[in-house]
Amino acid sequence: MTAEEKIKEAARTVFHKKGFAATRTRDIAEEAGINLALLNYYFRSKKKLFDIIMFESFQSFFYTMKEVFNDDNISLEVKIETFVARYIDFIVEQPDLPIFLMNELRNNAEELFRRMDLRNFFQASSFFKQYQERIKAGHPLPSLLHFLANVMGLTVFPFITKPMLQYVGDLDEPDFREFVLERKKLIPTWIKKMYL
Amino acid sequence: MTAEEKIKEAARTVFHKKGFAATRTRDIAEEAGINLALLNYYFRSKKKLFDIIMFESFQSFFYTMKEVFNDDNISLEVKIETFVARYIDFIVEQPDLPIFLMNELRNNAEELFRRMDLRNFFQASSFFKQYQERIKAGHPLPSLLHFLANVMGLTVFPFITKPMLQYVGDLDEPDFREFVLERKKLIPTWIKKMYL
DNA sequence: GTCTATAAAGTGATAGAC
DNA sequence: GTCTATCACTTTATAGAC
Repeated sequence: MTAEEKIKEAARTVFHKKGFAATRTRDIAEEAGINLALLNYYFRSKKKLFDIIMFESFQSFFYTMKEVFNDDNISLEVKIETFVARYIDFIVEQPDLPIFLMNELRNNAEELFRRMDLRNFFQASSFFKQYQERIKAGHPLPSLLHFLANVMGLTVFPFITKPMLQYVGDLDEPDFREFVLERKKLIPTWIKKMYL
Repeated sequence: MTAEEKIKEAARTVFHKKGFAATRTRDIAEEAGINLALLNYYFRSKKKLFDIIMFESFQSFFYTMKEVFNDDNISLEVKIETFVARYIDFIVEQPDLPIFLMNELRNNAEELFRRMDLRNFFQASSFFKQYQERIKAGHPLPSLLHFLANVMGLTVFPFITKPMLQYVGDLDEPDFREFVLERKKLIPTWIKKMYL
């Protein structure tokens, strides 16, 4: 593993955990086990390094969605099931990611969305087409935006309020893990019932 | 309005918008229109001022929940309706609050929860008792924690992903406001259907 | 490429005059 | 209580030796 890779890896860890402002370049150098000067040698500045991490993190967060939502071979129901299950698995492995993104998107949002062509992706997706067809066929579905907010809210929100849920429910780490994994099966059934 | 009040008000605004680490005491002084030295004169340190804001913000976030969940005169259904409607109105007025709290709770969570006696509040609430009775009566409700995560997720999550929803749906500020206000009626109907 | 030393700027906090 | 001036320290970033 080269010094450059070590720095990026460490930057991801520390930025995800503490956010941009609370992270010191020294924290990253220490986490990476490299000399502080190398950070600027490879990445010029804290901000440039952060922008790389931010873009890649956001991209990874939407990678699953892109893949599932654009698979023409599966129905709307299976899309939701697959999306929820894969998302929960993904966030279990990267628990700091949702809060990091929600938080840092306060500053970086629009440029990043444009760069990833987010609006066009949704409107051109297999998911979008299937959804429109259902509505035309007379299904009482809510607007796509409500639907998206609901699926993502049910899936992601427990990770964002993890400290609160853990405290209220008196859950240790394995308990919490079990709690969110249960939701892989529960959320799709809830979604179906919501729109009967 | 005294200088002390001006500082607190300004601190709330700036901390909510940028978080603890990204906020400079000079930002607060400027927002308050007071001299920088007065901040330390009244509040000793940035951290002490922050702790006050954090506690009050968290308290205000749960004030509505406490009030509604402990009202013995209303049914479970009306509790949910009231809670959702009042919460959405509350956050519309304080749009920076959810992300601020979720973000800063990464550091301050457990002490704050203990201080507010959060676990005991839930377990002693009218809401909790009604929920347990329903389960005993044979209703197929999920565990209370799933239920809480669902209601709060559906209610709060759209505010946390506001930038993304606005971009994807091409919504300006009034559009977004309308979008979340619609949910005051939609969420209770969804919740009911989920647990039929 | 990697290190040490240090410049340059930012930031929290206080002393002391009024 | 409120101000100006400034200290003490942190933090990003770079110069220059190896």
